[in-house]
Amino acid sequence: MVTPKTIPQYRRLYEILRKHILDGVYKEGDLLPSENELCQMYTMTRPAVRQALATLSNDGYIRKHQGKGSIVHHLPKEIGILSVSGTTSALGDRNLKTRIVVKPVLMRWPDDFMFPLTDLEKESGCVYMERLRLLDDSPIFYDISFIANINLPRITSRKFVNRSLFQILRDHYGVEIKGGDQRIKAIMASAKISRLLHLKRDQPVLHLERKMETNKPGLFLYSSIFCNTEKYAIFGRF
Amino acid sequence: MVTPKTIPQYRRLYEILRKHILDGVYKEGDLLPSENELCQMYTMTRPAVRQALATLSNDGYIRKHQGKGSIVHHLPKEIGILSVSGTTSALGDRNLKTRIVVKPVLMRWPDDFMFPLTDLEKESGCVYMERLRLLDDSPIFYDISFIANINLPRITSRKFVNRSLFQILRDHYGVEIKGGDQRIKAIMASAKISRLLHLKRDQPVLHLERKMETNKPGLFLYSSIFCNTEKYAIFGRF
DNA sequence: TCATTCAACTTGTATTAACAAGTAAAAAAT
DNA sequence: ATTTTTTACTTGTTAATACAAGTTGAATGA
Repeated sequence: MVTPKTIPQYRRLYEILRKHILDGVYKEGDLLPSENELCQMYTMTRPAVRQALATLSNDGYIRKHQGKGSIVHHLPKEIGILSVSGTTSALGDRNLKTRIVVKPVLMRWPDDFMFPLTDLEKESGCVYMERLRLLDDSPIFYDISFIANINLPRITSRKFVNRSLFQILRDHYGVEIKGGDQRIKAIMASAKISRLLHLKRDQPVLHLERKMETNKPGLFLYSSIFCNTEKYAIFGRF
Repeated sequence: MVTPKTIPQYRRLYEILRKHILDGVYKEGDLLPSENELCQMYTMTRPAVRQALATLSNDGYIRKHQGKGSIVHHLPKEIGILSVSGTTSALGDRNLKTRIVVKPVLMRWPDDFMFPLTDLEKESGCVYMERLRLLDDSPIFYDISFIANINLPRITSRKFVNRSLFQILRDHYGVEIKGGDQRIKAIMASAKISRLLHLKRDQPVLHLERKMETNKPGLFLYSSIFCNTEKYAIFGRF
């Protein structure tokens, strides 16, 4: 278990405001308290408040308007670090499940891996797993993950049910996702993917290849994700 | 013509460093000058330098490492505000063309528009246009754009060849894109799209629906974009 | 009544300062 | 020679302050 360090003030305010927005204390379209008010409320200086608001703005939770204030933006639902938005109905929070298709195993990296690897990564081998993500009991994401086996003792024996991979990495190994790159394509589903995602014949799927950076230098997470976007679309901000 | 205002210092440094990175003065993996060095070089204070670097980091041009410095990240090619990465070869700068399929016309909004519209937008009508984006002489993007006809005099009579829509909006109307939302799906190409993008039979395409916010309150740009992702993938950072 | 001006907000930009924390290489000790 | 410690860097966080610029609504004028 990794002991959490002292978190900076702006981060603390960020988490508070984010939680309030997600909990509906501040609703879409609402005006947040002004920067000066937040300074007083949480006894911090304006640069700290501004950094919290800037991060919220960057993550798409609010939009700032000079002379006006910070307005709460509508918010997408997040699964892992993917956002989805239903094209028909709004989607609740509880109908989200994860099913392990292949439990974490140690293996060599595939020969033609989707991203270039460092020598350290290559010789360390990788932890491999396959998961299926279900929304409303229909499979939406098929996620193949690769992690270099660097400083992750006993990871293959951990229980992944009802806990996200990211959460386990954070809680037990102190690994935080800091960002990453992704490539997106539209492809025809293979037989295996059609079966797993319960697709009709000749249905296209979204294919995401992601490389995620962590706070541990040299440690990356890789994912190859196949999405059924018939009912739900991938949602993004920029 | 809109007169440009005085640009802030951090923005100026951002543009300089960004250009240097794009021009190859600083190459991928290079360490940028330290914050204090940049302060001296451009005679500004550290907060200004830090804001420039933070923006660069946010846009994915650099990655910052505490105790180490700012390292130049690899960079994707940008088309409009879409990034692409070739799956086979690196792609040059010159083989990028835009063809107007439907010249800008004024019309009513479609009845079942992809995003909800305000009353002001509805009664203003919209400027509609269709464009085809070619990479290496093969059509990659088919872009259908909608703009509310608010304070955009004579826009339908402007020449759009060799100039991006965003550039015209910025230069003549002072409109800047500040961010936006997008939905991404994988769909089967319709007959029209197959023809325009020179697709083989039963080939899937990426469909993006975007709503872009501008610096003018109430003015949004909407795009429905169809991408052939066989040779090039959409590239993203997060 | 209507339009204009003004005052009281808001966020944006800039300066200066100090210390904390992470990194890497030189220096010292074993 | 190897390991450990120190030192000199780097970026990260916090503080206090001032003025610029955009927004809004009240006060003022015609």
